[in-house]
Amino acid sequence: MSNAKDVTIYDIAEALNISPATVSRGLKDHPGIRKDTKKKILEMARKMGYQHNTFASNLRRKRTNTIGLIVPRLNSYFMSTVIAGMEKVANENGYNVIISQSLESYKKEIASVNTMFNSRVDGLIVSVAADTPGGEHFEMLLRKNIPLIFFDRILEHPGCTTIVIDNFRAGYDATRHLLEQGCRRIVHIAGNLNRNVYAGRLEGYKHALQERKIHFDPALVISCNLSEQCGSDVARQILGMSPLPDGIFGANDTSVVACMRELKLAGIKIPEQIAVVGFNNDPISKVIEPNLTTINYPGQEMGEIAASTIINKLNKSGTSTLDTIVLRHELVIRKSSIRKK
Amino acid sequence: MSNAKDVTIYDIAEALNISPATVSRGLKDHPGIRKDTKKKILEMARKMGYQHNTFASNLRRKRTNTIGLIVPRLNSYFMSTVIAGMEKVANENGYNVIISQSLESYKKEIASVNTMFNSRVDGLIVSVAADTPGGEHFEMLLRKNIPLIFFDRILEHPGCTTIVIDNFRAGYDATRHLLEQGCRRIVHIAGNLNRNVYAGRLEGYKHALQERKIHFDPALVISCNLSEQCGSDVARQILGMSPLPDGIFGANDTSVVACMRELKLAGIKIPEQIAVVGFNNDPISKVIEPNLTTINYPGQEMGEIAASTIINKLNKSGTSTLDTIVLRHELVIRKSSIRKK
DNA sequence: TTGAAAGCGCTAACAA
DNA sequence: TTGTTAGCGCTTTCAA
Repeated sequence: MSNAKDVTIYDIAEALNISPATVSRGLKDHPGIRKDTKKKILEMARKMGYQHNTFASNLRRKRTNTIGLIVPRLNSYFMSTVIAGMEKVANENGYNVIISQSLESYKKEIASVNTMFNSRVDGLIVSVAADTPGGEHFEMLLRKNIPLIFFDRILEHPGCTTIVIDNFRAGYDATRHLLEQGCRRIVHIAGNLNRNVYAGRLEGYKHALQERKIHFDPALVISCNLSEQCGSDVARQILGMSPLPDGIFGANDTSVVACMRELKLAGIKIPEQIAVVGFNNDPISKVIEPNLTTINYPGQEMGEIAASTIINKLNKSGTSTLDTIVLRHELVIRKSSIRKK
Repeated sequence: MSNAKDVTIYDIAEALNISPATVSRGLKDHPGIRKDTKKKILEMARKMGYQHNTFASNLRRKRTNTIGLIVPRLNSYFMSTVIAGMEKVANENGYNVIISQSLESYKKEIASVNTMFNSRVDGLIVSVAADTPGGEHFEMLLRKNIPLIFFDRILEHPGCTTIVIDNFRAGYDATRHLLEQGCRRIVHIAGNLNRNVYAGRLEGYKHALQERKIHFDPALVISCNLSEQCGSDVARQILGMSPLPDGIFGANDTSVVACMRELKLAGIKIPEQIAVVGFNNDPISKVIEPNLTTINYPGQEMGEIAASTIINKLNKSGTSTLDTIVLRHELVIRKSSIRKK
């Protein structure tokens, strides 16, 4: 598309009557180049409007200093904080991050992996789509020894570090809290149970019930895509239940908030009739009334750790023993779940 | 990082006893290549684990099929919808989008422009950071005839198409609505007034007042970064005003919602004592109580139009006459502002 | 401290 | 329909 021809290191070399090799060195922090030569080169480069050609450089070096990131969606607070953390660490270490969303589709995820692979990312960080059945589409990376890291929604894949919270424990904590508030019939809004995060939260829920010798009723577990729409749908289902449940634990805040709205419209008192706990500590949890009890979960930190882990692998290039990194979570108790003093 | 050597078109050519050029053609939809030759090539490529080398290709073609996108932040609903629209159109046309956030910092914006420029994006789409003073850092793109498009937070730059809504009119609509509800002392929470979007909304606000012969009181305009924090701060300022204002029009929903929360805590009745209008139609506006009246604003469409406009420029490569595209907005009236039947 | 030269993998003009 | 060939711009090895 460009009209004006690009200025290359050859042009600079010619103008300065030195060799392209020297120019190349001068443009970098190459050791063993005279200070004034370097200065001369830098000046001329600016003067001539030189623009580094990343492609030529990457082609030659077989390295891109780029980390790929594939996530289901960009539109959550959690994901923004993850990305912020990743970019921070990556940039500090001279890496760029290229981002792609799978929009929860396995097909798009495959396409993204291919694009990233063809763009020769040095490493790839992934949180998988809802319907991704397995990890075959990542095989090509591993065959080339390109480090692959999963976070949050992970796949068990030999040789890949994974970064998660203890979803089982978090689900347990949330449910136990509801039980302590006197709930006995707790609806669980679950995500796709093929995903570790949602399966873990459900297991934690079950375990808490079991601990209190409360019968697990599969009819109280509603699995959906955790969208707003789904939250509203769940609310309607709940309103049709008899007796009504006395608690709700949802696997994300978005759906829970939508559900609460609908229940409130129907005249249900929260937390008196139904106590509610969400997941994610999305800003929305402090807006809904009553404010939502939820699980807080360190997005920024997850991003930072993912980035630094992959950069470590890139530098050391030795096989690290680190396999699973578990970050802490915490139950943030707000009014939506408090029934006892 | 890769251990196993990459398979190239030469390897395929050798294995098949044909020329690399033919392989290159076979891998694409090149007209004038025999069907069975193509099939043979594709098969061998798969069998050998061939991976297209984007760098070599880009270097050779001097074209990347990549569109750069620089935005202040990724963490808003509006931005997610914009990006979704852009990626949709871009992908349909064989382009990739690479995304970068300026985090509202001019310095980071410059760095992003440079990175994108060095990555030889075919075109660049930008919504500028809060403190960007001017457009000099985009000059290099224009000098190379790389199409540049601004959306939402634009800069007036000759030769750049801009995509906006009529912020003046939207500000006017919002304010006029409050006036019609009987408000007379309306606080305006404004963003950085160097940005067209916020300046326009403020002007619209002023114009609506003037139309009703209401004196414009600069003390009622509070300019800030429109964060949650800022919304809370504004609430405290408002609580110190005497007499209290009877309306609030804020330039985004985030700050307005935070402000409402604080006011409610202080016992202010909304909309009875203070009627409130926000901007963006963020999902949060339907969660806060009372639900927030706000300006709806077509993010997805803005993204789609931005992408298709830039792709058009890329293809036609003729100078288009389109200069400014204005999308419609609408006032979504909810309970936070209704005082009259 | 600098230079010469080869080659990263691909594409396209031209020729056959 | 296919092949030959040059070269995109850069980095790096080896030599000076």
